[in-house]
Amino acid sequence: MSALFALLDCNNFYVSCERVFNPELEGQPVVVLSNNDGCIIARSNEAKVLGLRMGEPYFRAKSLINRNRVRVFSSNYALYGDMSRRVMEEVGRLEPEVEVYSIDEAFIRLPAAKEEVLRITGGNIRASVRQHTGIPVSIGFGPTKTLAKIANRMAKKQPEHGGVFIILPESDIDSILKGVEAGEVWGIGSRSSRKLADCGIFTAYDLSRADETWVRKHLSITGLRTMHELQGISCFSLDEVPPPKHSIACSRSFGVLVTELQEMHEATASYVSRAAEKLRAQQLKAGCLTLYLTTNRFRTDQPQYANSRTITLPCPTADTAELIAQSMRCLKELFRSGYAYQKVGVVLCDLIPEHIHHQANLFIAPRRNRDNLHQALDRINHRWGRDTLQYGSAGLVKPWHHKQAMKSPSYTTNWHELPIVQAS
DNA sequence: TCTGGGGTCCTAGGACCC
DNA sequence: TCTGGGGTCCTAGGACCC
Repeated sequence: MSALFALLDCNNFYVSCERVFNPELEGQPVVVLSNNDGCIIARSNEAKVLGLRMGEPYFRAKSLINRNRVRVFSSNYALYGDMSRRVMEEVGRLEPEVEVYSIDEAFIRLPAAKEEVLRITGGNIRASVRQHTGIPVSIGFGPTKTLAKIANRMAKKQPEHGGVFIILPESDIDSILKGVEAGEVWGIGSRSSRKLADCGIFTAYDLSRADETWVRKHLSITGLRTMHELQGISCFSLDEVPPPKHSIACSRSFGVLVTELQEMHEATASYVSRAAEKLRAQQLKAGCLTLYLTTNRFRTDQPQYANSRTITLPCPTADTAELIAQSMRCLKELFRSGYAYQKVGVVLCDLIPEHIHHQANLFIAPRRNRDNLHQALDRINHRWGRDTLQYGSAGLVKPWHHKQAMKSPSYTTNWHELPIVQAS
């Protein structure tokens, strides 16, 4: 018998994380904002009903939010990341073959089984994750990842199924696909769905029956794979071990527009430090560095400028000081005065494992080894909180720092922010 | 006034080589 | 007036995901 996939997806994940430690929020409309309190990126069901849209700018939704007393939170990635780890740990305890697909989703591979058995399996996973983490999840089963995704949508959209929806090879897949818009299919984004609509392909069913040559030509090989997956032919396998990263990035929009080079310096050094920290956490070194900056594209009343610069590093490195120095060279070339900048970002690429010996550079004297310094730095910041120790160039006051006006405590990752329970 | 961040993959086209 | 062909590698841009 062929294998089967399940997709487990946390319901309104960021909102659910907030609710675990703040039960008052149950039944209330709740939204979570993106970095810099910019857009709505998570909504409780009550908030969805009010008409608050995903990705909507906060300032535009504000009146609707205030009128309906919607509870608003800045994003708290320390909390969500830790809750995600707990959910995935629990799933891993229950099922042997798991791929952590995103912060709130996991694919599971299971041997084929009867519907009744799968319903029990799904119910057990849901109950167990809920009990051990407090997070509600939905589970969709399907013969391929794409169909499991669709099953998951059904589980969420149709509460009568109790959070579990099952598609089997013998199910009436066609009639299910007829009820799914092409643009809702995993891998079909807005551009492709527009292209499909132009050719009379509106539903997942239409796509599953489309002309292969046309799909290959206009939607590339990935679109063709999606089409096959809808037909029940599995093209995407389970990746239990995450593939090594090709790049590591860090960027933030500023809380206020920045015009001074000095402040750009600080922000750049800050983000480079963060990227280097991520690099070391994954035991990698970077061979090249890209710095980019941009003005606020929505402020059409102001002069616009965006640019980037990529440099190959003399030697692959994870040394913060070295990376800051190189990024400053880029910034010097990129920065033009007279603009109000909204964002600066750094991308580290050409990543290699740190233990690989690289070709030494004949023309550059070997640097003093600062590995121990960075090990100590990382340990201290891990123990006592981010930026307990930082390079001076990252600045202390940070007037450009992004907004986070409504952040909940980091209940599970900071000793000073533990939840307090009072008996009465 | 206020509009996120971090990733991946695919393709076309140009540069370059023999 | 005529001006190859085939292959590889790199990059920018597009599209997608959560």
